[in-house]
Formats: sequence, structure tokens, C-alpha cells
Amino acid sequence: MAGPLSSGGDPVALGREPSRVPKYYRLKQDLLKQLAALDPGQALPSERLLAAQYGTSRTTVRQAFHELVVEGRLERVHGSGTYATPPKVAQRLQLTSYTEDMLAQGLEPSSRLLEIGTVRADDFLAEKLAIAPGATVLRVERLRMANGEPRAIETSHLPAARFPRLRQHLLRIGSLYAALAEVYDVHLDAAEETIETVPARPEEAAILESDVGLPMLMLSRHSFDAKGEPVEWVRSVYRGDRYKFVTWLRRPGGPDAAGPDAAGPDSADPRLAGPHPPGTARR
Amino acid sequence: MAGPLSSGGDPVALGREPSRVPKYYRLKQDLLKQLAALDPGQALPSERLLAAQYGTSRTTVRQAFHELVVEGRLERVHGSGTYATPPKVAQRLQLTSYTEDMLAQGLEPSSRLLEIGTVRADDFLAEKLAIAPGATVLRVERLRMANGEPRAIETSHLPAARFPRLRQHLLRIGSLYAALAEVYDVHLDAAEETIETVPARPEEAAILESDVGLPMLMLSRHSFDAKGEPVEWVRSVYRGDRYKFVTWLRRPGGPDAAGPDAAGPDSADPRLAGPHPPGTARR
DNA sequence: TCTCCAGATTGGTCCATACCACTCCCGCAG
DNA sequence: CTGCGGGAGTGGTATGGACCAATCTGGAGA
Repeated sequence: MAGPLSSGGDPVALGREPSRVPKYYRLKQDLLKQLAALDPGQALPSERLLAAQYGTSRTTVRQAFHELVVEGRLERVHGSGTYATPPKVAQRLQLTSYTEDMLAQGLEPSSRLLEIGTVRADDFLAEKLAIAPGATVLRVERLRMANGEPRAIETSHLPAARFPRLRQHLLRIGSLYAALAEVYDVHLDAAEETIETVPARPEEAAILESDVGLPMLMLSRHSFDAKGEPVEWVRSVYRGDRYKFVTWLRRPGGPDAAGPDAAGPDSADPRLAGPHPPGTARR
Repeated sequence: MAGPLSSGGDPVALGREPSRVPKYYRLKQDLLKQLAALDPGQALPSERLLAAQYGTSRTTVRQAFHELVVEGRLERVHGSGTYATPPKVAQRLQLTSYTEDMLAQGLEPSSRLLEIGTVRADDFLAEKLAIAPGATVLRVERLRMANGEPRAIETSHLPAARFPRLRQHLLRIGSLYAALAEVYDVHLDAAEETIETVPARPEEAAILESDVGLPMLMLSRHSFDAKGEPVEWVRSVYRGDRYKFVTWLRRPGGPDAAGPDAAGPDSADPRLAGPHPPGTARR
């Protein structure tokens, strides 16, 4: 087939204007168009080949690729090639256990315990957990998966003094929230969540099968029980090129809940995992 | 050592191990330590000087700088230099008008109308606004500012047929939500918000005084009125290196609202607005 | 004293090259 | 048929150089 990207031959022009738009950006736009015709998993030409085709350097191609990776449109596999990717997956923000959460979305949840142990509270953790600096904190680091795919690295911190032997109970029960409820009769009531972008650290990149420096979505959760006492502080890292967060807002003085799943005016929206971001109007 | 960063002289070693950690990453860690001693606004040595000091290439220094910029620790100014930056600012997610929102945080809100006009609905917008593809949509693009600093680019889309002459009313009243309430008696009741990272487009970068390709936080809001009918679809872009989002979650079956401002167990958290607005943080 | 321009300095883009690490696949040996 | 090696190809890191564009500075000129 005269595939748009596989055609060898003459160098492709990128528009002659000595425009203020960098060459790598024009290349990116060009690739974006051709990418629309590819199915997820299909490979693009190699960096070297594209550089030759467009009469540019590999550096420039790599810069264009980089942005497309950040956008979640491309995936680069060391030693193998560069591939089109499926659209981002929506992750709901709700105060439930990971297991419930995934099941509610029809996914098969699983976890892998990466590390569990105690650390001493620094000033930040001490303030978040309402304990003294230097006090013992239980630290649980888990890899969260859905349908076998790594989804996030979740690191929970809880005050050790308040939850004696939590480590054992957690290992026995499996679910942290279940352990808190069953053993200590502590139920999470509210949480403050913070969302920001951070570049992937080397360990995170390795575990999440991403690359160092790529933008991640970091979600920090500060949870409280019914009495308003802090229970945990959690740091979760999601691949920014694969996931997006979704939450419901209600009018401040609103009549009542209308929870996330309840009567969402658009509840059966297939777009939660839907097509790529719409520009705004035309495409 | 004397001046951590300004000391000229011998090349600095970055640890000899032929470790698997890239050189630019070790350089970044090194810079991060020294950065801790700098106040926001203070300059770092030039790329060329650092390259010489560390016995590396400018490319490597730039790669380390890039990640620090993504992390919000550095700011690069073309022709001038590279500077330490203040911490990220928290932006609350709540279903109120921008003006109310900023005032509640003790900031002085302002807006600049970038563009206003109509477009035809593509499939995506048609579905979001529950209109036919091709129908007319009012598109309002505004630059949101706080204390004179650009904060976000907000692009709202509303069905033109449902809100006749909204353009004029908006220009007269100023606030979109106020216009909806006063003129059409439409009050936003709930919204679904989606948060993801996207690389900055050239126009966005220029307006937000950032750089092309840097990770932005994109917030899409799909708003509904009390009857559950869609009212608007909004796309907002924030600088990912400057802002983070904060929201409250309640237990699904929870007793009741306990709105964000209400009984926040930790309401006086100074981190919410970062150290910047000194005396402004009270309400 | 003030204004303006020219040069020095800084970051932004782009190139050509080199080598490494990883993957894939083909062919050979068992 | 299976297992394994090795080569070819791919992306990842790093170098050094060149030129452009924005900024800053200091001196000449008004």
C-alpha cells in the first residue's frame, strides 16, 4: 500500500516558510496527521529513516517524537521501534478502596507489594499525620494493576502508633482499607486530593514501563476518619501518557450528593475511555 | 564548599560508578541539592559554564535543566538566564465562577478576552452539548489571571441556540456564569471534570509565558444545570510547573456534603496556596 | 542626564556523529 | 524440532559545533 509513512523516496517538505514555529514542531504536526490513520500498536518508521525522509537530523525527529509520547500518542520501545498508542484511560477519583474502584469499572484489579516497612516521620509527614517528627510511620508501597497492566505506584503512610501490628493485619487481609475497618474500626470519611505533574524517577519509570523524565500524574491523598483525624497520606504516580483523572463537582450550596455514579446526567458515557482529545472545534 | 554553584575552577565529579543512571540524571540530582539553598529568583550559572564545570556537554546540562523545569524548580529565560522558582500554587476544583474562586483565596482576579465567536459543532462537541453536529456553538476564549499573573487559558463552548444573544450579554456583564443566571435563569448544578497532562502548544506557551512542549495541566469541565441538561464544555490549560489541583472527596455513602470550605479537617493548611500570597490566605 | 545602539552573553534550535543497550530474527548446532 | 548465538536494526545517551534570537550592558552621542 502507498502507506503514508512507509513510502520511501524523496524528502518530504515541511512548509518553506521561515516561520517562527520550530522545525520539530512542524514535523510533529505532520506526523500527527498521519498518525490518525494508524491503529494502536502499529509501528512508525524508525528515527533514522524519518530523519532521512524529511531531510532533517535524528535529533529533530526525536524531539518531535518526544512531544507525541508526552501527549500519549506514541510509545517508544527500546530496541524495537515506535508505535501508535490507544487513547488515555480515565481513572475516577473516589474515596474507595482500589479493589472496589476497579471492579466498579469492570476491570480485574491486582496488586504487587513492592515494599513495606517503617520510616521516621519528617516534618512534612509529621504534620500530615498529626504526629511528632521522628515518630514511626508505616510505609506501604504497592504496584496497582488492572487487567494485568501496571497502572500506578501507590505509597501509603500511616502512623504506626495508632495502628499497632497493622503490618501483619495488612499482609493477612490484603486490603489496607479493609484492615483499617475490620481491625481498628476506622472508616475513611473524607480526603483532600492534590493532582500535579512530575517527571518520572528512574525507579518509577522502570516499574511502570515508562521512561525517565516523562510527565507523570501524581495524586496525593490526605485521608481523614469520621472524627476528622488524619489516617493516612498517600502518594500515587500514574503514567501521564496513559491515564487521566475524572471527578464530579456539585454546586457548593447544592441540594445534595448525587454521587459520581448515581444520576450522572451523562452516565453511560463511553467517552470516559473514549477517543483522543477533541481539538475544540474542527479537526 | 564556598559558593555552591558559582565556584569556578576544577571540573566537578558526578560519581564515578558506571552506573545505569544516566549522567544527566546524576547532574540533575546534584543541581537539586544545590538548588535547595537558593531563593526563588536567584540565578544559576549559564549552561555553558555548568557544562565546563562538570566536564560535560551543553546538551547534557540542558537535559538536566529540562527535567528541573518540568518539576517546577527552574525557569529559563531566553537571553537572560536560568532561575530558581517558587513552589507550585494550588488551584481548587470547585463549581463556582472564576471570580468567586479567586476572591475566596484572597487573590485579585482578572481576565482578558482573547477571542469570542462561533464555530460549528464537531461530533465531540455535539455529543457534549447535546446538539446536532454542525449546529452553532459560542466559543469564548479567555486568559485568566490572578494578581496580574497569567494563570490559565479557558475556552468555553455553549450551544448558541439555547442562549440567544449570549455574546452581547457576556460582554455587558463580564461573568459568564452571572450572565447565564441573570439572563437565562440557568444555574450550574454539577460538572464532570477531567484532568490530564498535555504538552503546551505554541500559542498557549506564548500566552502563558511558558515554552512549547512543556507539560501543562489540562482541565476539561462538562457542566450541567439542575435539570441535568448540558450547559457548557470548557477546556482550561494551566502551567504544569506552576500549578496543582486540589479537591475534596467524601465517602460515597457519606452522611452529607461537608463542602470544601465547610469542615475541612485541616483547613488552615498553609501549603494549599503555597508560601506566596503571604497575608492573603485568610478568609 | 538621558537615549539609543552595538556588542557580549544567554538560552533555543539544529546538525552530524559516535557508541551503548536492547530487541528481534535468522540460521546453525544439538 | 528445539535452543541458542550472533548480527542487524532500533531507540537512548552523549559529544561538540554552529547559528539564531532574546536580553542585558555599557559607552557614545544627543
